[in-house]
Amino acid sequence: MQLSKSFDYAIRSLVHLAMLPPGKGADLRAISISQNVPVSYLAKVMRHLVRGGVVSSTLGRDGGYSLRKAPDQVTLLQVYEIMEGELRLVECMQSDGSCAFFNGCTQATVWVRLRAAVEGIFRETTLADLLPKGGNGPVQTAINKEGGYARAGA
Amino acid sequence: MQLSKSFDYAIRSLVHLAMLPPGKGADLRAISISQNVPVSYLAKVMRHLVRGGVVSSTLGRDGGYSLRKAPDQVTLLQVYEIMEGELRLVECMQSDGSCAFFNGCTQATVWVRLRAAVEGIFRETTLADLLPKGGNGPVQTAINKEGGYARAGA
DNA sequence: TAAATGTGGAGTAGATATGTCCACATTTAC
DNA sequence: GTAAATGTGGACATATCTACTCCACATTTA
Repeated sequence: MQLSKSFDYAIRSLVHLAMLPPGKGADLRAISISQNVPVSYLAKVMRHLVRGGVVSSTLGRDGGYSLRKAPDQVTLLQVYEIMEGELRLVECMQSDGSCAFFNGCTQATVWVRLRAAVEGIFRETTLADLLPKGGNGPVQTAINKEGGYARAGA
Repeated sequence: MQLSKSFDYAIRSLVHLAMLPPGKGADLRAISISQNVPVSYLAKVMRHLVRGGVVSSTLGRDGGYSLRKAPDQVTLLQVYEIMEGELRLVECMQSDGSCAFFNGCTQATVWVRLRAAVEGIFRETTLADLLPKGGNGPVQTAINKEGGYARAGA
């Protein structure tokens, strides 16, 4: 029961974009460096986010990505569903009837409670909640593999 | 973000044992049939539960498994930890410092909330909560692959 | 002593997650 | 107009995990 790196990368990237001055964007390489994610893999993640409608991309020189919505209009549930599809905690809770058990399945109530709890948190949490406190400070930094600091947009 | 079948199988098997008359047990084959789980795989699951201390096993003819605790003394959290180890939702929340980010990781608060919610539900829910209502009724049944009914202990 | 059980661990097939690569279309700077 | 900088699309590769199988063996009881 673990969240995927893709989902984690997606959120980090979106937060990165949300911290930029309004109207500004960032390109793949900048996001990749600041979030310590392989460029080629991040490209795939960003494509999901573009298709999912939360990010817009511009081609060509000086192109890149920017948020299409205000940070408080993007919930983690949206991001989850873009990256992973419908939130489902057990295979047998699918609608395709793959569960061999009767309505009397005793576990169902727990799975439902669990799903509701997770979905609730995802639905309540927006990118705005993930922005570092204290206003638009400097872009979040990560320690790169050499032990130094990587700056976004370097 | 999905729970494993092992966990699901473990719970079903424990509930099966919990529904038997006190002092009675069930053998692999009986559990396997009633829960529609491959015997050889279930054997592995049960070994986990035995080592985890929630189930006792007896060898030899007429051997089998039985619960070591009252159903309301076995929480889903215990079962989860026996089957899957420590509850962790993201790799980077490990204690081994594999996360490359500073304390300022903005997502950490969400992961903590999420973990707390899941853990809370698992901790509050015991096998007793999963027993079918209406007392010790007949053992839970499943539809087997032939479309008929499988009875526990058949 | 034979049959019925659980034990232990190696092995396997398939799925999924993660990551790489390259040819290509688009845009902008010069 | 051309070259460089970007994102796009998809095939490919790799690693890890899940679910499951199999078999030799120890133990117990009829």
